[in-house]
Amino acid sequence: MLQEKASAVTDDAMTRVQPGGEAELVPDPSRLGLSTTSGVPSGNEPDQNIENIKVVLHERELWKKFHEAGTEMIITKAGRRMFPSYKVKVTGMNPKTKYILLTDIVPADDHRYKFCDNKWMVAGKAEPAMPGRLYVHPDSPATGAHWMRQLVSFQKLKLTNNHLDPFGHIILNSMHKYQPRLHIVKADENNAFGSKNTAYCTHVFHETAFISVTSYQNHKITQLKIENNPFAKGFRGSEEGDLRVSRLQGKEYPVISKNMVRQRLISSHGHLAGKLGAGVLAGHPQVLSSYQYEPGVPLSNSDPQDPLSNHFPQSRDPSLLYHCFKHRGVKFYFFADNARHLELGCKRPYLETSPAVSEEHYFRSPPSYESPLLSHPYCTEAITSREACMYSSMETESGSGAGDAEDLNAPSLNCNMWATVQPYPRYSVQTVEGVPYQPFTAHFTNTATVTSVVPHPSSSMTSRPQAEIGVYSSSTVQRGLPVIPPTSSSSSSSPVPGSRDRSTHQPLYHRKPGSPLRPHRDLSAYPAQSAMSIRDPSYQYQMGLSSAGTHWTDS
DNA sequence: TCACCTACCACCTTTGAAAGGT
DNA sequence: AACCTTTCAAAGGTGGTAGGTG
Repeated sequence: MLQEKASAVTDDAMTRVQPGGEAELVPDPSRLGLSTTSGVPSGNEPDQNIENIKVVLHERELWKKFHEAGTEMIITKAGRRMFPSYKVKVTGMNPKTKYILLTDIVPADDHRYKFCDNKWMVAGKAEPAMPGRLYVHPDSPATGAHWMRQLVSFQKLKLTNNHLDPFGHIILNSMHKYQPRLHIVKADENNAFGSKNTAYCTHVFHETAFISVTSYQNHKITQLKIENNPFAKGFRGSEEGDLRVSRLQGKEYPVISKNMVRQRLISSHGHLAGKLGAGVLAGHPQVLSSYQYEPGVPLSNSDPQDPLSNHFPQSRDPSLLYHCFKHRGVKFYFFADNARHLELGCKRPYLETSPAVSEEHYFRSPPSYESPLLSHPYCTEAITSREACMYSSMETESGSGAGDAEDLNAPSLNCNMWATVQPYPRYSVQTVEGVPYQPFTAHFTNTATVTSVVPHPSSSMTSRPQAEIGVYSSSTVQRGLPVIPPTSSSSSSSPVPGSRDRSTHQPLYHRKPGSPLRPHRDLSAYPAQSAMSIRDPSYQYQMGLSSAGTHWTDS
């Protein structure tokens, strides 16, 4: 559902559209597995091609403010919303075509951080990636007209550090850096992924990168949250606020005024910025490789000025990675419309599966955890019509066992259950080319059942500076590029020193309900997205079509 | 000892049903 | 009867904090 209601949000969003705010091509064509028999997105109308879709981050300026300070997102066991919330304005869709919008959050690198001396510093190697989950927009699937009518908000997406989370929240590790991504999938006439012409694109807004924490580390971030989040109004400045602060601290006197804090923070921020700019967070060549194994995108943009960007090399304007592609061999099963009326009860406690096969075999076993909980799928009837389930799957193009029909008949999953859904054979996805895919479980807020898969990132893609493009959209890209090579086990990310690589992420984890969390891979074993230097403008924006034979690239 | 996590708190916004008016 | 507006209580989202954990 579009969180933004009539409230002139649409207009507002439109006014916010700006070249720099559009998504950047993501050199990761193999994140979502979508089967397709043709190399070209289906569609009879010219503007129906998914590459024509443009996405602009809403409240980009606010995001930038946070980004400059080093965005932090609280994660709790019960789940915490993101703030700023992830909202986008989409344009360029075919008004009549149905699309599915979903997001996921992938590790930005393979480091663990600590906030020391008022700045974020690498504190070691990242912990195994959490189970990958997708948050499918509640309105999905919906027509392009619907999506373009107003802002598309993912504000109800919640983050948790509970590895056994049964609510479908996105699971993250504390003190790690992450990058949210937006995926737009074109649903076929039956609203089901899996159609041979399904295409999708991925958008990444680097300013939305953040470090997950269980309690705020940077006071500036705390202040920004308080000042901008309506729910934190109670902590806002003013003398009253100061009094509240003191009250909260059990003191009879103001501890410190917000203004004072603000000034102090400003000064400290300057210091921090300087430090960061100096490379406090930078200089982590692993950036490239780190992206390799994450089910995400090659988060590679970094701005030396940005605390978080130090790991997200971005040499250009607040870019966004925009990545469109079609992938063959992978299917997204989406039965939203058809499933809206279906009960989401626990018809299926969990999907049995062989972790070894689905994860290790299909997904190159990214490092992860075996969640004991997964073996005890949470099930509840308390699901709203707005909530649905989405879970990943893989399927060989040959239809390995699970036919579409069968999938279509598969019982819908309770949104509270999907989280525990494990790659079940029938829903599993396989790549025709043998490219490992990274399936995701998703939080599908619609009463729908979705099976998603995320293929390994293709290795080759071309890109170019947004600056040159002005407005980044797939339309600016040409097809016919890189064929996603089976990155599989190959490349160990060998980041290009000093480069702002946009290596693609390797799908890391695939959770199945009922399967315990367990390491899937050796982080170091993840293929690096070639040696492309992100610094090279030509690699700034990559996108493409997978093996389907159609690849998009800048012209 | 320390870094990190959890549960709880008071305050606030959001939401949606109920009541009332047109 | 249908629709719109207003009211209000419940639900849920905040950051702060004390205490717990490893």
